[in-house]
Amino acid sequence: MARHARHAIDRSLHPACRTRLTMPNIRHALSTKREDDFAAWYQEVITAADMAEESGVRGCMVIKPWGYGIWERMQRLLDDRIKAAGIQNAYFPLFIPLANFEREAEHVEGFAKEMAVVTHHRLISDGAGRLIPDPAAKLEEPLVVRPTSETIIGDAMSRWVQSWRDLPLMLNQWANVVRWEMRTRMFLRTSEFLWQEGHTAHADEADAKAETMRALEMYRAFAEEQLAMPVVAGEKPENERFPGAEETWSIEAMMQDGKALQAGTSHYLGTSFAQAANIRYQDREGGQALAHTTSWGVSTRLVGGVIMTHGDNDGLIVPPAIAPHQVVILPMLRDKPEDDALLAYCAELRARLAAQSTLGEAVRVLLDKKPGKAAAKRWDWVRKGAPVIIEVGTRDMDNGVVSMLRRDALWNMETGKPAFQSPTQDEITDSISSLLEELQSTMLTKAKDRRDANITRGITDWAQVEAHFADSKTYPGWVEVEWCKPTGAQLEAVEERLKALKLTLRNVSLDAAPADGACIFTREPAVERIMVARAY
RNA sequence: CGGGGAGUGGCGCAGCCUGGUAGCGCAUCUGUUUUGGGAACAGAGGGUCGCAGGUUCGAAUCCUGUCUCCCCGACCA
Repeated sequence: MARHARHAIDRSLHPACRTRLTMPNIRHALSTKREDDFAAWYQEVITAADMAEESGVRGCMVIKPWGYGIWERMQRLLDDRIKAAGIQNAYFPLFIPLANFEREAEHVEGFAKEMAVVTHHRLISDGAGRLIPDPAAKLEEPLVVRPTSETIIGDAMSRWVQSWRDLPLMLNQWANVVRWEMRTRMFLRTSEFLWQEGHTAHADEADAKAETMRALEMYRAFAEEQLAMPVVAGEKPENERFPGAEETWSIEAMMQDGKALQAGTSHYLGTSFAQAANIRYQDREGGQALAHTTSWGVSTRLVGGVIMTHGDNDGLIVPPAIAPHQVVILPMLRDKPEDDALLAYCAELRARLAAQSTLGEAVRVLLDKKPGKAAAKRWDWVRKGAPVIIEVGTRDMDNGVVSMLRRDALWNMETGKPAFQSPTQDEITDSISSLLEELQSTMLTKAKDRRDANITRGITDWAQVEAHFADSKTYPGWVEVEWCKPTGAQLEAVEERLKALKLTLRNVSLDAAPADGACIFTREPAVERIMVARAY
């Protein structure tokens, strides 16, 4: 992890870390400190928490069980929300005929540069021990590995929609997609990634827009309630719109280095995709009408967002709602006869805890019987971010207690040692539900406080923005500014000015106050307030 | 895609300049002693040095190409 020396991070974003400088020497579980080199720290968390690794194929990662388990939890929880909204899961092909992309000019414009294309269907030996695509097996029409599925789902919709009675048609698929990105980062931007994409067709604009907003709100609630990741939900400016969309909405999360991460998007596509795919229906009057469509998605990028929202210098902290194991029990085994009694005690504890429920589900408890010293295994689970770690030795057993650590409050700041608590088995059984719920809400509160403290409002002229972001080595959060929502060349000029400060337009928050001043870029009367930030 | 850096046992690195068929720390395995807070000691196993060519009697080391990763930039849903 020592290949690089990069951004010094503004310490003001890490009050806890600054405090620790005056505290006893703590031997953290990671070698890279979050406040010293955020990019290197991020990578070390992924490795140390055993979440994923490079695959050797450009931009593609192997997601290991702990990382995938977190994604599976996200899938389960979000899938419940999707189904509760009356949307049905389906599955569409990985390969999309090239011609599909030729029907919507603006759409292909946005994706053409980064598509993987299949051109052959057979390999032959070149006679020198290598395999090459068989020239005789060239596809008549190349197939594109889906970067997103609007076009192919639109095809299906055009077949499935005949009458106004068929609408709305609301579908979702869990799938992998491929976008040939120039620069990749594990979880945040990979060539192949896993996601869910919702696609809906509606009879009219109002219904489609309502669905666009429903999906946005679903993501906001999911991010905050289950990922404990506060977000700003709002509309993206024109230049950040999905290719071909009429409106693009996003949830934006603030990472611990103050940069923004677009964590989910919801698009109102108007009738342009319906036009391209010919999604028409016969209305009540017997006439033909174009459907209005939407699409919305979140991806494995959310895992990266959770890391950068909750991780610390000891590794990941997984919010209980998405933790594959919420409680890990580590028996202090000694290869001696009393191990059996200890294991029995731990098994009983596991069963009692697992019989409890929290956050609407049974408590997920792992009894980690892997051979090895409990103290060594403890640090593995600290790095992985299991919310509650319980160690049990024979002395605990004899006293009917356990030794418990809260991952979000790991250290005793006075001694510099892990902050063990010793509840009785009854006490921990009775309190595990509320403990995990408290951990979940504490994590959200902490993240929300940090976000709110790092959004600056009230900046009225450009010089203040420049001063705010003057030091390119720090990320002083986001600023919300008033603007006149320029378009075309005027918007491009705004982008250029922002680019000089490595800034981007994020979104116009649904919660933003109405504009009442002048545009910070043009001095014309402002029409709304937009979030400006450095971004991933 | 442009600029820079890097690929050597599972992880982190040294060796490369000045070619002579690999070494360190952690991890792993075995044994002994320990045992309530990330154990100690001893021994052992594991790598043809990203890949492919080339130069050479001989290549981790020199040359060419290529792939992958990291940083900056461009790009980005």
